[in-house]
Order: sequence, then C-alpha cells, then structure tokens
Amino acid sequence: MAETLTTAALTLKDIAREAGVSLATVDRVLHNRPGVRADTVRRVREAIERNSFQPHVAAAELARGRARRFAFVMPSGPNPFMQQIEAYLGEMSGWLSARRLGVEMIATDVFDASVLAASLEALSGDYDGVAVVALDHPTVRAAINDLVDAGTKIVTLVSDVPSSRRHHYVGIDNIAAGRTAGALVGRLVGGRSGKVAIVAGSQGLRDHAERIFGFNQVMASEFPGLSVLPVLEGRDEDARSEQLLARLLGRHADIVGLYNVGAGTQGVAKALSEAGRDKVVFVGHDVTALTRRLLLQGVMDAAISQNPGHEARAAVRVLLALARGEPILREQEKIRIDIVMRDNLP
Amino acid sequence: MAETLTTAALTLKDIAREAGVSLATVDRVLHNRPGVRADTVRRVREAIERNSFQPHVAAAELARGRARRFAFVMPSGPNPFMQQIEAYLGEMSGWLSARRLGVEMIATDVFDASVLAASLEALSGDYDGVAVVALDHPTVRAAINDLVDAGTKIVTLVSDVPSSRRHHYVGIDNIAAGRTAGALVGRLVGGRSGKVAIVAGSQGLRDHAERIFGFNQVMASEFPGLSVLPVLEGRDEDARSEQLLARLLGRHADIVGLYNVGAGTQGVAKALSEAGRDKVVFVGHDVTALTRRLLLQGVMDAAISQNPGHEARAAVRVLLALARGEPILREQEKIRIDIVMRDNLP
DNA sequence: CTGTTAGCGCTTTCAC
DNA sequence: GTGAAAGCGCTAACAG
Repeated sequence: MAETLTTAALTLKDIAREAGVSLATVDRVLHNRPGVRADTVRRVREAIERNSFQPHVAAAELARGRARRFAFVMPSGPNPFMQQIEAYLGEMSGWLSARRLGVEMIATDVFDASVLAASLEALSGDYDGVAVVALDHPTVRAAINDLVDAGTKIVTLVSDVPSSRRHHYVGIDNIAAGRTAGALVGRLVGGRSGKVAIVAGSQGLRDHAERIFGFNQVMASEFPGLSVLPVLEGRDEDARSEQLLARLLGRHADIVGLYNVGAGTQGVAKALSEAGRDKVVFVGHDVTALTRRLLLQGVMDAAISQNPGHEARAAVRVLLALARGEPILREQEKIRIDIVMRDNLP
Repeated sequence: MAETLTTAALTLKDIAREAGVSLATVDRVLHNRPGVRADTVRRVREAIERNSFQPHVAAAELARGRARRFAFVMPSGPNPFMQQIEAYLGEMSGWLSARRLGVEMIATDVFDASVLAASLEALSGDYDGVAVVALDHPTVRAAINDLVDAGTKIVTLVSDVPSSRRHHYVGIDNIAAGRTAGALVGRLVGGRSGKVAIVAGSQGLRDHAERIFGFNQVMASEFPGLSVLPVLEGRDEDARSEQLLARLLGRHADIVGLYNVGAGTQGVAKALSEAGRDKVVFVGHDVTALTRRLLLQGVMDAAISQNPGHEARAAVRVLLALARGEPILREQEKIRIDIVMRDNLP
C-alpha cells in the first residue's frame, strides 16, 4: 500500500570506505577529474553504482563557496513579451539569492548578428551560464560555440540556433505552433469557405517563417475550402500592419480568417474593426495586456502562447542543472504550445 | 545595459555582528522561535531588513541533518491520470534523493470519506508534508485540519477541500475548465444548431459537478442555438458510458456536440463510431494514450488537460517550500487549463 | 596518483 | 535570554 520513491542517505564517506579509498578520490571520480588510476576509478564507480549513491546537492553547493553567475542576453528596445520574461525573472529574485545565484540582464541588438556575436564574446569567462535570445546566423553560431568551448553553459531562449552546440533550447516548436494556429482558424471558421490573411513581422525571422510554414501546411491539407493570401509583412509595427491589412480587407470581401504571426496586434485589431469585419476569425500569439483584452472582447478568438514565466524559470533551472552537472528534467523544462481562449485565460 | 537581479551574499554572522548578538540569536529570530527579548528581536529584524538578508538554503538544508518525508495519498485502483502522476513522481527520484527528500505513495479509497479520513489520521506525525487527492466532505476536512494543527504541511491535489485549512491547492479551476469545454464545443460546432450531450462520471463528484456547471453557463449565455441534454452518468466506466450514449444518440438525430466530463472515454468513442456519428464535435478531458490516439484520428476534437507532470512536481515543490518556510512561486505552481488539439499534443 | 584537512553557512545542543 | 561550539556532507588546497 505504501511505496517509497527514494533510497537510503549514504554519504561520500560511506562510498570511500566501501571502495577502500579516501574522500578526495571519490570526489575526483564523481566529477571525472583526472589523476586517478583507471582501476581505482572502476572500484569507486562500482561502489557508487551498487549503492545508487546520490551526492547531497546542498552540501556540494555549500562547499563550493563561489556563487554562480548567469547572464540573460535579451533584445534591447520595448517588446512586451521580453519585458514579461524580465519581470518573471525579477519575481524569482528571492529564490535566486537564497541559492546565491546572480542573474544579470544584458540588452543588445539581437537582430544584428555581428553585434549579438560581439556581446556574447564579451561575456567569455565571466559567467557560469548564458541564456540568449539568438538569431540563427553563422557569426552567432560561432560565438555560441566559443562560449561552449570555454566551459560556459549555453541555453537559447525563445529563438533557437539549432546548428550551434548550445546545451539546451528553451522555447516552443514554432512549426507546430503555426500548425496549431492553422487548425484553430480552420476549425473556428466553421465550414464556411473563403480567404485567409496572414500578417507577420518579417518572413526573414526564423520563428515567423516557421510558424507560417506550419500554418500553410495545415491549411493546404485540411481546409481546402480556405485559400491563403500572400503574407503581409508588418515589421511588428502597429501602423504598418494596420495599413497593409486595411488595404487587403478592402480588396477581398470574402476574408473569413486571419493569422497574426507576430506583434503589431493593435494595428491588426484596428484594421478589422474599422472595416467592420468583426466576424473574421482572428488568431494571434502571446498573452499580453492587449491580447487579453481582445480575447475578452471577442475580437480575438484565440492566442497561441508560450508561457513567458515558464520560459524564464526553465532557463534558470536548466542553466543551474547544467552548471551543477545535474540531469535536466526534460518534461518539466519543455515549453508547451498553449491555446488560450477567453475562458482559460491564465 | 546590464542590470543585476541579486544582492550581496551576507551571512548570518554578518547580521549577528551588525545587531550585536550571537549567531544563535539571529537564528532564533529568523525562525520566530521563542526565548528572545522583544527588543532584541526588533534589533535583529532591522539588521535583516536593512541588508535584505536571505539565508542560504543549501546551508540550512545541510545543517538540519534530518531528511524530509512527504506522503502522497492517492486513489487506489487503476486510473490512468493518477498513474501518470505517480510516473512523473518516479521520474523525479534522482532529484528527490539528491535533496534527501523521501516521497511515499499511499493508496486508499479516496471516495469513501471515512476511509480517506482514517488514512490521513494515520499519517499524523510521520510526515513533514502530505499531498492528498481529497474528497470534499466534513470528515475529510476535519482530518486535514488535524494534520495541519499537528504541524504537517498539506496540499490538496487535483481535487480540493476549500473549506479545510489546507495550505495550498494544486489543480485547476474546474468551473473554468467546464466553461472552456463549452466554448470549444460551441465554437467548433460552427454555427449549426442542435443538441449537445454530456457524459459524466457522477454529478456527485465535486470536480465533475463544477465542470458541468461551467459548461452549462457558457452554453446558455453564448450558444442559444445549442440545447443541452440531461447529463448521462456513466460512473467513469466504458461499458456503461457507451450504453447510455448509444441510447441517447438513437433518440436524438440532431446531436452536434458532446462533452465527456470524466473517464469512460473508450466507451464514448465506441458509441459514436458505432452509430456512425463521427461528425459530432467531441471534447473531453486529459491527455492519455487513448485520448492522444483519438485526437490524432480526429475522433476527439479537443482535450482539456491539467498537466499531470506539472501537478506532481508542483505538489512536491510546494510541500518543500512550505516545510522550509520559503515563499511559494504562485505563478510557477499554478496549474493551467490546457487546450490540447491534434497539433499541439505534448 | 592519493590522502589529510580546513572550511562553506547554517542548526542544534548545551552552558551560562 | 543569550552565547559558544560541534557538526551536516561536500569541495579544494596542499602534502606526501
């Protein structure tokens, strides 16, 4: 009836005795440090295995003495989503200092590869770990790899550089996010046929391009009654998005759905309402003060969201686990694609 | 450009010096232990405030020596959702033992108030914290309050006892979950009018009753074209659910939507397919091997889910924070109502 | 290559 | 009421 999930609490000393060596040697083996005869290593490893020994993290943490430092390299300029991530990091400050973890925010132009790369290179040696909202570009990849080689733990945040040797990516699968958006628009349109508009920041941004790709996949294969219009590039600006969309709405009376891939949400909503096209199914990204209001008003029908609080905390936890050499709880750190509608607003 | 989120790393000793007292006294004040003159308390508190001192959790944890023990009181009998929670706890075993945390599973009949209450009473004194899938009943409430009075930290899991003095509830708002289900059924039906069926385990279960309540709210206020049929009570059994639903489908040719509130999903799916009513919009709860398959096949249209992995980890983290006297990261521990469709299956 | 030893910052007795 | 002192289980420097 009762089943236990944990084992006895042995210590390094117990293992040392059992393997017939000293504390220091066990410690060396535990951390794969050099200077131990292969045979000794084996004996110690066996003792560790046999007892499924787990070193006490609190003791290890205390003994190191040195505090750990992490850097978050984020886009400069106002971006509500990034501000949310920063705010959630701020909420963790008590948690962080109780663990003697220092987190620093570094603002940089993440859209300029050489600037971003330079910012990263400048960090070398100063931090135990770095989380970076990265641009997928060869120069950036090289900078990331250099940091990795220098022993810094690297996590890409929100936007990945899969070709680099970063240790972990904290963010969503944007193709799947686009597919989800497509399925929502298609289903919520409810069998009517007509045209579907897409407003994106820029197709040059990897995440936007991937979302559009996924969206089109689903449209083509599952909703033959809907035809997708060419992508409008609003550069994530309200004014430009509004203007482009207003023009498009004027030209097509049969637009039944709209996918807003990035920001510029205010402009998109305005264009819809001024054209009196409130019936258009409107799906966008992220839960902000604005999208929350639009969802409640019924202007937006759904938002695809990647929980910024979760991303912030996951990035910290992953960096910490990497720095400590602890395993990562993959399931816990995986960022889900949230579908947010009026009734499940967080 | 760089902004730091943490403060200098003072120690108890620094505070002691600054307040002109010894280590032991600061420790007493920090933990509100008796035996310190009011005036001394004030002086120490001020020194702590002034430096926004945070004790080092690792050091505290190490010094206590004693390991912490938590119990999870869960329903006996096979229940895929509960099994998932157990599995996720199992995945944490390394994490747990590295922190010298012991977690024990205790199976009991959580649907029988007196049996459940007895199981809880039996735990008194043996555990630092208890997570319990609770029935909302006066006897159970009393048992919970007794444990709380004995100093045990209590978290209700999945199913709450709001009238008790439990320290925390880890689970979703079931009324909002029902509303979300209602909005989905209504929207996915796509403007057609007709009838909507509800299959529940039992209306006597608080969570089922709340979900139905929320579902009906939305139906009544937002989808006047849809009329909700009387609730079928399938007792979460496949055979019974299938039989009841088959009969209902036979009687109403104009059923366009279906909300499956609890388990019995297999039976519900079977009744639909055998009646050839695959077009009915089908929304249910939880992502299991079965619902995953049904979503992929297009039989189910959406599942409302409460992430069992998150619930398991949140329960452990909350119990740990409570036991340590650390603050709880509310945002992190809040369980969201996930809408899962084919393309955002986790 | 291996062992000894001095802490890390708290908690907890035990004295005063 | 308050303080002194002995660890908790590791890590890291130094000695051999």
